[in-house]
Amino acid sequence: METRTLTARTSPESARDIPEATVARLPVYLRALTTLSEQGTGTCSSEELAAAAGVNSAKLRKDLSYLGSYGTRGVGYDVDYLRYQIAREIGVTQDWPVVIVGIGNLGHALANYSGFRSRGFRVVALLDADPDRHDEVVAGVDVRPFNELEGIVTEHGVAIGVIATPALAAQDVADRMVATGISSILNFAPTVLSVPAGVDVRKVDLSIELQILAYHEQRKSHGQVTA
Amino acid sequence: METRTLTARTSPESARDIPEATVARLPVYLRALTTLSEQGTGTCSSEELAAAAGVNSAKLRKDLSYLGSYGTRGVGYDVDYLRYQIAREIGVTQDWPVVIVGIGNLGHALANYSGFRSRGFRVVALLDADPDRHDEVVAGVDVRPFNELEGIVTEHGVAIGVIATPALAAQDVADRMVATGISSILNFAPTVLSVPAGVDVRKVDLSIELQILAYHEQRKSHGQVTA
DNA sequence: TAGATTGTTAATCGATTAACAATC
DNA sequence: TAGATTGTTAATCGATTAACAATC
Repeated sequence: METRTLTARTSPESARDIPEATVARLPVYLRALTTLSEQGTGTCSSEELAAAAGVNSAKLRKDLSYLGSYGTRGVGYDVDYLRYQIAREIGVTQDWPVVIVGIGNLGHALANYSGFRSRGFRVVALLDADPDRHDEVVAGVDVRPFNELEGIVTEHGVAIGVIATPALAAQDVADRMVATGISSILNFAPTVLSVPAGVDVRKVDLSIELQILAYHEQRKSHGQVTA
Repeated sequence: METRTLTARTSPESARDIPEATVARLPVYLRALTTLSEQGTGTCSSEELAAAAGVNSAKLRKDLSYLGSYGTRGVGYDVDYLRYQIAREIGVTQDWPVVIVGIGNLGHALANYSGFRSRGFRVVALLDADPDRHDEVVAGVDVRPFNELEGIVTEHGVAIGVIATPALAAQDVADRMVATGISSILNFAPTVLSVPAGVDVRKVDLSIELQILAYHEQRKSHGQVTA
Protein backbone atom coordinates (compact mmCIF):
# COMPACT_ATOMS: atom_id res chain seq x y z
CA MET A 1 0.00 0.00 0.00
CA GLU A 2 1.40 3.34 -1.00
CA THR A 3 0.48 6.23 1.18
CA ARG A 4 2.38 9.32 0.29
CA THR A 5 1.70 11.65 3.13
CA LEU A 6 3.15 14.83 4.42
CA THR A 7 2.52 14.91 8.10
CA ALA A 8 1.84 18.27 9.65
CA ARG A 9 3.63 17.50 12.85
CA THR A 10 2.34 20.57 14.59
CA SER A 11 -0.12 19.31 17.17
CA PRO A 12 1.59 17.46 20.01
CA GLU A 13 -1.45 15.21 20.47
CA SER A 14 -2.02 13.61 17.12
CA ALA A 15 0.13 12.19 14.34
CA ARG A 16 2.57 10.05 16.23
CA ASP A 17 4.20 7.91 13.65
CA ILE A 18 2.90 4.40 14.07
CA PRO A 19 4.61 1.73 11.92
CA GLU A 20 2.37 0.04 9.38
CA ALA A 21 2.97 -3.41 10.88
CA THR A 22 1.76 -2.09 14.22
CA VAL A 23 -1.32 -0.46 12.69
CA ALA A 24 -2.27 -3.81 11.17
CA ARG A 25 -2.15 -5.45 14.60
CA LEU A 26 -4.09 -2.84 16.57
CA PRO A 27 -7.44 -4.27 15.39
CA VAL A 28 -6.31 -7.69 16.58
CA TYR A 29 -5.54 -6.31 20.03
CA LEU A 30 -8.84 -4.49 20.05
CA ARG A 31 -10.72 -7.70 19.38
CA ALA A 32 -8.76 -9.62 22.02
CA LEU A 33 -9.53 -6.90 24.58
CA THR A 34 -13.22 -7.01 23.68
CA THR A 35 -13.24 -10.76 24.26
CA LEU A 36 -11.44 -10.37 27.59
CA SER A 37 -13.86 -7.64 28.63
CA GLU A 38 -16.87 -9.80 27.75
CA GLN A 39 -15.38 -12.56 29.87
CA GLY A 40 -15.31 -10.17 32.79
CA THR A 41 -11.54 -9.68 32.90
CA GLY A 42 -10.75 -6.28 34.40
CA THR A 43 -6.97 -6.30 34.15
CA CYS A 44 -4.46 -8.22 32.05
CA SER A 45 -0.72 -8.43 31.64
CA SER A 46 1.04 -8.01 28.31
CA GLU A 47 1.69 -11.75 28.46
CA GLU A 48 -2.02 -12.56 28.74
CA LEU A 49 -3.12 -10.09 26.08
CA ALA A 50 -0.38 -11.23 23.75
CA ALA A 51 -1.53 -14.84 24.14
CA ALA A 52 -5.12 -13.84 23.39
CA ALA A 53 -3.99 -11.95 20.30
CA GLY A 54 -1.62 -14.62 19.07
CA VAL A 55 1.60 -12.57 19.18
CA ASN A 56 4.56 -12.53 21.56
CA SER A 57 4.53 -10.13 24.46
CA ALA A 58 7.61 -8.17 23.45
CA LYS A 59 5.95 -7.25 20.19
CA LEU A 60 2.73 -6.33 21.94
CA ARG A 61 4.48 -4.01 24.39
CA LYS A 62 6.50 -2.43 21.63
CA ASP A 63 3.32 -1.87 19.60
CA LEU A 64 1.47 -0.34 22.54
CA SER A 65 4.40 1.93 23.29
CA TYR A 66 3.70 3.81 20.05
CA LEU A 67 0.28 4.80 21.36
CA GLY A 68 1.42 6.00 24.75
CA SER A 69 1.86 4.64 28.23
CA TYR A 70 -1.41 3.00 29.10
CA GLY A 71 -0.23 0.25 31.44
CA THR A 72 0.88 0.15 35.06
CA ARG A 73 4.24 -1.40 35.86
CA GLY A 74 3.93 -4.39 38.16
CA VAL A 75 0.19 -4.60 37.44
CA GLY A 76 -0.69 -4.72 33.74
CA TYR A 77 -3.38 -3.04 31.67
CA ASP A 78 -6.92 -2.07 32.54
CA VAL A 79 -8.84 -3.95 29.85
CA ASP A 80 -11.58 -1.41 29.18
CA TYR A 81 -9.29 1.59 29.35
CA LEU A 82 -6.78 0.11 26.91
CA ARG A 83 -9.60 -1.01 24.67
CA TYR A 84 -10.93 2.52 24.49
CA GLN A 85 -7.50 3.97 23.78
CA ILE A 86 -6.91 1.57 20.91
CA ALA A 87 -10.40 2.14 19.50
CA ARG A 88 -9.72 5.87 19.60
CA GLU A 89 -6.34 5.47 17.93
CA ILE A 90 -7.86 3.37 15.12
CA GLY A 91 -10.76 5.79 14.84
CA VAL A 92 -13.63 3.45 15.58
CA THR A 93 -15.14 5.22 18.55
CA GLN A 94 -17.80 6.37 16.11
CA ASP A 95 -19.24 4.51 13.14
CA TRP A 96 -17.89 4.91 9.62
CA PRO A 97 -20.52 4.86 6.89
CA VAL A 98 -19.66 2.30 4.18
CA VAL A 99 -21.07 1.45 0.76
CA ILE A 100 -20.86 -2.00 -0.78
CA VAL A 101 -20.87 -2.26 -4.56
CA GLY A 102 -21.64 -5.59 -6.22
CA ILE A 103 -24.34 -7.59 -4.48
CA GLY A 104 -23.61 -11.08 -5.74
CA ASN A 105 -22.86 -14.00 -3.46
CA LEU A 106 -20.01 -12.26 -1.70
CA GLY A 107 -21.79 -8.91 -1.52
CA HIS A 108 -24.72 -10.65 0.15
CA ALA A 109 -22.42 -12.25 2.68
CA LEU A 110 -20.74 -8.93 3.41
CA ALA A 111 -24.05 -7.10 3.75
CA ASN A 112 -25.24 -9.74 6.19
CA TYR A 113 -22.04 -9.79 8.22
CA SER A 114 -23.10 -8.59 11.64
CA GLY A 115 -19.55 -7.94 12.82
CA PHE A 116 -19.22 -4.67 10.92
CA ARG A 117 -21.74 -2.90 13.05
CA SER A 118 -20.13 -3.72 16.36
CA ARG A 119 -16.67 -2.87 15.08
CA GLY A 120 -17.18 0.66 13.89
CA PHE A 121 -18.89 0.42 10.52
CA ARG A 122 -22.38 1.00 9.21
CA VAL A 123 -23.48 -0.18 5.78
CA VAL A 124 -25.44 2.77 4.40
CA ALA A 125 -25.98 1.48 0.88
CA LEU A 126 -25.82 -1.56 -1.35
CA LEU A 127 -25.33 -0.83 -5.04
CA ASP A 128 -25.42 -3.04 -8.10
CA ALA A 129 -25.35 -2.36 -11.82
CA ASP A 130 -27.79 -5.19 -12.56
CA PRO A 131 -31.43 -3.94 -12.62
CA ASP A 132 -32.64 -7.42 -11.65
CA ARG A 133 -31.11 -6.92 -8.24
CA HIS A 134 -32.59 -3.49 -7.57
CA ASP A 135 -35.11 -3.16 -4.79
CA GLU A 136 -34.10 -6.50 -3.40
CA VAL A 137 -33.61 -5.98 0.33
CA VAL A 138 -30.50 -7.47 1.90
CA ALA A 139 -29.99 -7.26 5.64
CA GLY A 140 -32.61 -4.53 5.80
CA VAL A 141 -30.98 -2.36 3.13
CA ASP A 142 -32.35 -1.76 -0.38
CA VAL A 143 -30.15 -2.67 -3.32
CA ARG A 144 -29.93 0.48 -5.43
CA PRO A 145 -28.59 1.30 -8.91
CA PHE A 146 -24.89 1.98 -9.11
CA ASN A 147 -25.40 5.47 -10.45
CA GLU A 148 -26.83 6.55 -7.12
CA LEU A 149 -23.29 6.27 -5.72
CA GLU A 150 -22.51 9.97 -5.81
CA GLY A 151 -25.70 11.03 -4.06
CA ILE A 152 -25.23 8.47 -1.32
CA VAL A 153 -21.58 9.31 -0.75
CA THR A 154 -22.42 12.98 -0.48
CA GLU A 155 -25.47 12.47 1.69
CA HIS A 156 -23.79 10.19 4.22
CA GLY A 157 -20.23 11.44 3.98
CA VAL A 158 -18.94 8.05 2.93
CA ALA A 159 -15.16 7.72 2.91
CA ILE A 160 -14.83 3.94 2.66
CA GLY A 161 -16.09 1.79 -0.18
CA VAL A 162 -16.16 -1.98 -0.60
CA ILE A 163 -15.90 -3.56 -4.05
CA ALA A 164 -17.41 -7.02 -4.43
CA THR A 165 -18.00 -6.98 -8.18
CA PRO A 166 -16.52 -9.27 -10.83
CA ALA A 167 -12.92 -8.46 -11.76
CA LEU A 168 -13.85 -6.76 -15.00
CA ALA A 169 -16.06 -4.15 -13.36
CA ALA A 170 -13.78 -3.36 -10.43
CA GLN A 171 -11.55 -0.69 -11.98
CA ASP A 172 -14.55 1.27 -13.25
CA VAL A 173 -16.19 1.08 -9.85
CA ALA A 174 -12.98 2.22 -8.18
CA ASP A 175 -12.69 5.17 -10.59
CA ARG A 176 -16.25 6.24 -9.83
CA MET A 177 -15.69 5.85 -6.12
CA VAL A 178 -12.59 8.02 -6.25
CA ALA A 179 -14.44 10.60 -8.35
CA THR A 180 -17.17 10.88 -5.73
CA GLY A 181 -14.63 11.44 -2.97
CA ILE A 182 -14.15 7.98 -1.48
CA SER A 183 -10.51 7.67 -0.43
CA SER A 184 -10.33 4.19 1.10
CA ILE A 185 -11.28 1.05 -0.79
CA LEU A 186 -11.53 -2.55 0.30
CA ASN A 187 -11.28 -4.64 -2.85
CA PHE A 188 -12.55 -8.21 -3.04
CA ALA A 189 -12.36 -8.39 -6.83
CA PRO A 190 -9.42 -10.44 -8.06
CA THR A 191 -7.73 -7.61 -9.88
CA VAL A 192 -5.11 -4.95 -9.26
CA LEU A 193 -6.70 -1.51 -8.95
CA SER A 194 -4.93 1.64 -9.92
CA VAL A 195 -5.90 4.70 -7.94
CA PRO A 196 -4.41 8.14 -7.47
CA ALA A 197 -1.98 8.88 -4.63
CA GLY A 198 -3.85 9.61 -1.43
CA VAL A 199 -6.34 6.80 -1.97
CA ASP A 200 -5.75 3.67 0.10
CA VAL A 201 -6.63 0.27 -1.29
CA ARG A 202 -6.60 -2.96 0.63
CA LYS A 203 -7.19 -6.21 -1.15
CA VAL A 204 -8.72 -9.44 0.06
CA ASP A 205 -8.13 -12.30 -2.33
CA LEU A 206 -9.32 -15.77 -1.50
CA SER A 207 -7.37 -17.68 -4.15
CA ILE A 208 -4.18 -15.89 -3.24
CA GLU A 209 -4.53 -16.93 0.39
CA LEU A 210 -5.12 -20.52 -0.66
CA GLN A 211 -2.17 -20.45 -3.01
CA ILE A 212 0.12 -19.24 -0.23
CA LEU A 213 -1.06 -22.17 1.88
CA ALA A 214 -0.57 -24.53 -1.07
CA TYR A 215 3.03 -23.40 -1.45
CA HIS A 216 3.87 -24.31 2.13
CA GLU A 217 1.81 -27.49 1.98
CA GLN A 218 3.73 -28.65 -1.05
CA ARG A 219 7.00 -28.09 0.79
CA LYS A 220 5.77 -30.10 3.77
CA SER A 221 5.29 -33.23 1.72
CA HIS A 222 8.52 -33.09 -0.32
CA GLY A 223 11.82 -33.94 1.32
CA GLN A 224 11.14 -32.51 4.76
CA VAL A 225 10.82 -34.60 7.84
CA THR A 226 9.07 -33.34 10.94
CA ALA A 227 9.65 -35.35 14.09
CA MET B 1 14.96 -37.68 22.51
CA GLU B 2 13.72 -34.60 20.69
CA THR B 3 14.19 -34.35 16.97
CA ARG B 4 13.19 -31.00 15.53
CA THR B 5 12.45 -30.37 11.91
CA LEU B 6 15.21 -31.73 9.76
CA THR B 7 15.21 -30.39 6.26
CA ALA B 8 16.62 -32.83 3.80
CA ARG B 9 18.46 -30.32 1.66
CA THR B 10 19.83 -33.09 -0.47
CA SER B 11 18.08 -32.68 -3.78
CA PRO B 12 19.52 -29.73 -5.70
CA GLU B 13 16.09 -29.12 -7.28
CA SER B 14 13.79 -28.49 -4.36
CA ALA B 15 13.92 -26.53 -1.14
CA ARG B 16 15.36 -23.24 -2.28
CA ASP B 17 14.68 -20.79 0.45
CA ILE B 18 12.11 -18.31 -0.78
CA PRO B 19 11.39 -15.39 1.57
CA GLU B 20 7.85 -15.25 2.91
CA ALA B 21 7.20 -11.81 1.41
CA THR B 22 8.11 -13.21 -1.98
CA VAL B 23 5.90 -16.28 -1.55
CA ALA B 24 2.96 -13.98 -0.85
CA ARG B 25 3.53 -12.15 -4.14
CA LEU B 26 3.99 -15.15 -6.41
CA PRO B 27 0.21 -15.67 -6.72
CA VAL B 28 -0.12 -12.02 -7.73
CA TYR B 29 2.43 -12.49 -10.50
CA LEU B 30 0.71 -15.68 -11.55
CA ARG B 31 -2.58 -13.87 -11.94
CA ALA B 32 -0.99 -10.99 -13.84
CA LEU B 33 0.66 -13.46 -16.23
CA THR B 34 -2.65 -15.24 -16.78
CA THR B 35 -4.26 -11.94 -17.69
CA LEU B 36 -1.42 -11.08 -20.07
CA SER B 37 -1.64 -14.50 -21.65
CA GLU B 38 -5.38 -14.18 -22.16
CA GLN B 39 -4.77 -10.84 -23.84
CA GLY B 40 -2.47 -12.59 -26.26
CA THR B 41 0.79 -11.18 -24.92
CA GLY B 42 3.62 -13.60 -25.64
CA THR B 43 6.53 -11.76 -24.03
CA CYS B 44 6.78 -9.08 -21.37
CA SER B 45 9.49 -7.13 -19.62
CA SER B 46 9.88 -6.99 -15.85
CA GLU B 47 8.63 -3.41 -16.12
CA GLU B 48 5.40 -4.48 -17.83
CA LEU B 49 4.75 -7.43 -15.55
CA ALA B 50 5.49 -5.33 -12.48
CA ALA B 51 2.98 -2.73 -13.63
CA ALA B 52 0.34 -5.42 -14.18
CA ALA B 53 1.01 -6.83 -10.71
CA GLY B 54 1.13 -3.47 -8.96
CA VAL B 55 4.72 -3.66 -7.68
CA ASN B 56 7.96 -2.03 -8.77
CA SER B 57 10.17 -3.84 -11.22
CA ALA B 58 13.20 -4.15 -8.95
CA LYS B 59 11.12 -6.07 -6.45
CA LEU B 60 9.67 -8.27 -9.16
CA ARG B 61 13.09 -9.19 -10.57
CA LYS B 62 14.43 -9.85 -7.10
CA ASP B 63 11.45 -12.09 -6.35
CA LEU B 64 11.81 -14.03 -9.60
CA SER B 65 15.52 -14.49 -8.98
CA TYR B 66 14.68 -16.80 -6.06
CA LEU B 67 12.94 -19.18 -8.45
CA GLY B 68 15.66 -19.33 -11.04
CA SER B 69 16.63 -17.57 -14.21
CA TYR B 70 13.57 -17.67 -16.42
CA GLY B 71 14.02 -14.47 -18.40
CA THR B 72 16.20 -13.47 -21.32
CA ARG B 73 18.39 -10.39 -20.98
CA GLY B 74 17.56 -7.76 -23.52
CA VAL B 75 14.23 -9.46 -24.25
CA GLY B 76 12.11 -10.13 -21.18
CA TYR B 77 10.02 -13.12 -20.10
CA ASP B 78 8.02 -15.59 -22.11
CA VAL B 79 4.59 -15.16 -20.55
CA ASP B 80 3.39 -18.77 -20.69
CA TYR B 81 6.74 -20.23 -19.70
CA LEU B 82 7.10 -17.98 -16.66
CA ARG B 83 3.49 -18.61 -15.75
CA TYR B 84 4.09 -22.33 -15.73
CA GLN B 85 7.27 -22.00 -13.66
CA ILE B 86 5.50 -19.92 -11.02
CA ALA B 87 2.50 -22.25 -10.95
CA ARG B 88 4.88 -25.16 -10.43
CA GLU B 89 6.75 -23.34 -7.68
CA ILE B 90 3.49 -22.53 -5.86
CA GLY B 91 2.27 -26.05 -6.42
CA VAL B 92 -0.88 -25.35 -8.40
CA THR B 93 -0.12 -27.32 -11.53
CA GLN B 94 -2.55 -29.87 -10.13
CA ASP B 95 -5.71 -29.24 -8.11
CA TRP B 96 -5.73 -29.28 -4.32
CA PRO B 97 -8.85 -30.80 -2.77
CA VAL B 98 -10.39 -28.42 -0.22
CA VAL B 99 -13.20 -28.72 2.34
CA ILE B 100 -15.27 -25.77 3.51
CA VAL B 101 -16.79 -25.93 6.98
CA GLY B 102 -19.64 -23.58 7.89
CA ILE B 103 -22.12 -23.00 5.08
CA GLY B 104 -23.70 -19.74 6.17
CA ASN B 105 -23.69 -16.61 4.03
CA LEU B 106 -19.95 -16.56 3.65
CA GLY B 107 -19.65 -20.31 3.16
CA HIS B 108 -22.20 -20.07 0.36
CA ALA B 109 -20.24 -17.31 -1.28
CA LEU B 110 -17.00 -19.29 -1.00
CA ALA B 111 -18.61 -22.45 -2.35
CA ASN B 112 -19.95 -20.50 -5.32
CA TYR B 113 -16.70 -18.70 -6.02
CA SER B 114 -15.68 -19.89 -9.46
CA GLY B 115 -12.12 -18.61 -9.16
CA PHE B 116 -10.99 -21.49 -6.97
CA ARG B 117 -11.31 -24.05 -9.69
CA SER B 118 -9.23 -22.20 -12.23
CA ARG B 119 -6.55 -21.39 -9.68
CA GLY B 120 -5.66 -24.82 -8.42
CA PHE B 121 -8.39 -25.79 -5.96
CA ARG B 122 -11.35 -28.12 -5.99
CA VAL B 123 -14.04 -27.98 -3.34
CA VAL B 124 -14.67 -31.63 -2.50
CA ALA B 125 -17.02 -31.12 0.44
CA LEU B 126 -19.20 -28.62 2.25
CA LEU B 127 -19.81 -29.40 5.92
CA ASP B 128 -22.08 -27.82 8.49
CA ALA B 129 -23.07 -28.77 12.02
CA ASP B 130 -26.64 -27.57 11.51
CA PRO B 131 -28.94 -30.44 10.36
CA ASP B 132 -31.24 -27.91 8.67
CA ARG B 133 -28.51 -27.26 6.13
CA HIS B 134 -27.80 -30.88 5.31
CA ASP B 135 -28.61 -32.10 1.83
CA GLU B 136 -28.92 -28.60 0.61
CA VAL B 137 -26.91 -28.42 -2.61
CA VAL B 138 -24.59 -25.47 -3.07
CA ALA B 139 -22.70 -25.02 -6.32
CA GLY B 140 -23.37 -28.63 -7.15
CA VAL B 141 -22.03 -29.99 -3.88
CA ASP B 142 -24.11 -31.54 -1.07
CA VAL B 143 -23.89 -29.98 2.36
CA ARG B 144 -22.96 -32.83 4.72
CA PRO B 145 -22.79 -33.22 8.51
CA PHE B 146 -19.59 -32.02 10.12
CA ASN B 147 -18.81 -35.45 11.52
CA GLU B 148 -18.16 -36.75 8.02
CA LEU B 149 -15.00 -34.66 8.01
CA GLU B 150 -12.62 -37.48 8.75
CA GLY B 151 -13.98 -39.79 6.07
CA ILE B 152 -13.83 -37.07 3.45
CA VAL B 153 -10.33 -35.95 4.35
CA THR B 154 -9.11 -39.54 4.17
CA GLU B 155 -10.98 -40.34 0.98
CA HIS B 156 -9.82 -37.29 -0.97
CA GLY B 157 -6.47 -36.66 0.70
CA VAL B 158 -7.51 -33.20 1.79
CA ALA B 159 -4.67 -31.08 3.17
CA ILE B 160 -6.35 -27.66 3.14
CA GLY B 161 -9.45 -26.69 5.11
CA VAL B 162 -11.49 -23.49 5.07
CA ILE B 163 -13.31 -22.35 8.21
CA ALA B 164 -16.34 -20.11 7.65
CA THR B 165 -18.17 -20.82 10.91
CA PRO B 166 -19.09 -18.36 13.66
CA ALA B 167 -16.20 -17.41 15.95
CA LEU B 168 -17.30 -19.67 18.76
CA ALA B 169 -17.18 -22.85 16.69
CA ALA B 170 -13.91 -22.11 14.92
CA GLN B 171 -11.42 -23.52 17.43
CA ASP B 172 -13.30 -26.82 17.68
CA VAL B 173 -13.44 -27.09 13.92
CA ALA B 174 -9.72 -26.37 13.69
CA ASP B 175 -8.96 -29.02 16.31
CA ARG B 176 -10.96 -31.60 14.42
CA MET B 177 -9.34 -30.62 11.14
CA VAL B 178 -5.88 -31.02 12.63
CA ALA B 179 -6.87 -34.36 14.15
CA THR B 180 -7.91 -35.67 10.73
CA GLY B 181 -4.63 -34.65 9.17
CA ILE B 182 -5.36 -31.26 7.62
CA SER B 183 -2.25 -29.11 7.96
CA SER B 184 -3.25 -25.85 6.28
CA ILE B 185 -6.22 -23.77 7.36
CA LEU B 186 -7.76 -20.65 5.90
CA ASN B 187 -9.74 -19.04 8.69
CA PHE B 188 -12.57 -16.58 8.04
CA ALA B 189 -13.91 -16.71 11.59
CA PRO B 190 -13.03 -13.60 13.61
CA THR B 191 -11.00 -15.43 16.21
CA VAL B 192 -7.40 -16.42 16.88
CA LEU B 193 -6.86 -20.14 16.34
CA SER B 194 -4.27 -22.12 18.21
CA VAL B 195 -2.84 -25.04 16.33
CA PRO B 196 0.21 -27.26 16.78
CA ALA B 197 3.54 -26.46 15.13
CA GLY B 198 3.58 -27.65 11.56
CA VAL B 199 0.05 -26.47 10.85
CA ASP B 200 -0.26 -23.26 8.83
CA VAL B 201 -3.10 -20.88 9.46
CA ARG B 202 -3.94 -17.86 7.39
CA LYS B 203 -6.65 -15.50 8.48
CA VAL B 204 -8.98 -13.32 6.47
CA ASP B 205 -10.78 -10.80 8.61
CA LEU B 206 -13.12 -8.28 7.06
CA SER B 207 -13.46 -5.95 10.02
CA ILE B 208 -9.73 -5.86 10.55
CA GLU B 209 -9.19 -4.77 6.96
CA LEU B 210 -11.79 -2.04 7.34
CA GLN B 211 -10.27 -0.90 10.62
CA ILE B 212 -6.85 -0.55 9.03
CA LEU B 213 -8.44 1.63 6.35
CA ALA B 214 -10.27 3.62 9.01
CA TYR B 215 -7.01 4.35 10.81
CA HIS B 216 -5.48 5.90 7.73
CA GLU B 217 -8.71 7.63 6.79
CA GLN B 218 -8.86 9.28 10.18
CA ARG B 219 -5.34 10.57 9.74
CA LYS B 220 -6.18 12.01 6.32
CA SER B 221 -8.80 14.27 7.78
CA HIS B 222 -6.89 15.48 10.84
CA GLY B 223 -3.99 17.83 10.30
CA GLN B 224 -2.35 15.88 7.52
CA VAL B 225 -1.89 16.98 3.98
CA THR B 226 -1.68 14.43 1.22
CA ALA B 227 0.35 15.47 -1.77
C1' DT C 1 27.89 -3.90 -32.75
C1' DA C 2 24.37 -1.03 -30.07
C1' DG C 3 20.39 -1.13 -27.40
C1' DA C 4 17.67 -3.38 -24.15
C1' DT C 5 16.74 -5.75 -20.14
C1' DT C 6 17.81 -9.28 -16.86
C1' DG C 7 19.83 -11.03 -12.50
C1' DT C 8 22.64 -9.60 -8.64
C1' DT C 9 24.95 -6.67 -5.45
C1' DA C 10 25.03 -3.69 -1.70
C1' DA C 11 23.01 -0.07 0.81
C1' DT C 12 19.00 1.25 3.28
C1' DC C 13 14.99 0.80 5.61
C1' DG C 14 11.62 -1.25 8.65
C1' DA C 15 10.18 -5.03 11.84
C1' DT C 16 11.18 -8.29 15.43
C1' DT C 17 13.07 -9.80 19.62
C1' DA C 18 15.53 -10.35 24.01
C1' DA C 19 17.00 -8.15 27.75
C1' DC C 20 16.60 -5.03 31.44
C1' DA C 21 16.17 -0.56 33.81
C1' DA C 22 12.33 1.90 35.53
C1' DT C 23 8.72 1.78 38.59
C1' DC C 24 4.30 0.31 40.38
C1' DT D 1 10.67 -3.60 50.92
C1' DA D 2 10.20 -7.57 47.42
C1' DG D 3 7.96 -9.16 43.45
C1' DA D 4 5.90 -8.20 39.22
C1' DT D 5 5.47 -6.15 34.95
C1' DT D 6 5.83 -2.25 31.95
C1' DG D 7 8.21 0.68 28.49
C1' DT D 8 12.56 1.18 26.13
C1' DT D 9 16.98 0.08 24.33
C1' DA D 10 19.89 -2.08 21.19
C1' DA D 11 20.96 -5.95 18.50
C1' DT D 12 19.35 -8.81 14.86
C1' DC D 13 16.82 -10.13 11.19
C1' DG D 14 14.28 -9.69 6.90
C1' DA D 15 12.47 -6.80 3.05
C1' DT D 16 13.00 -3.13 -0.23
C1' DT D 17 15.30 -0.46 -3.54
C1' DA D 18 18.60 1.64 -6.75
C1' DA D 19 22.24 0.84 -9.46
C1' DC D 20 24.76 -1.69 -12.69
C1' DA D 21 27.49 -5.56 -14.61
C1' DA D 22 26.27 -9.39 -17.35
C1' DT D 23 24.48 -10.76 -21.52
C1' DC D 24 20.97 -11.45 -24.99
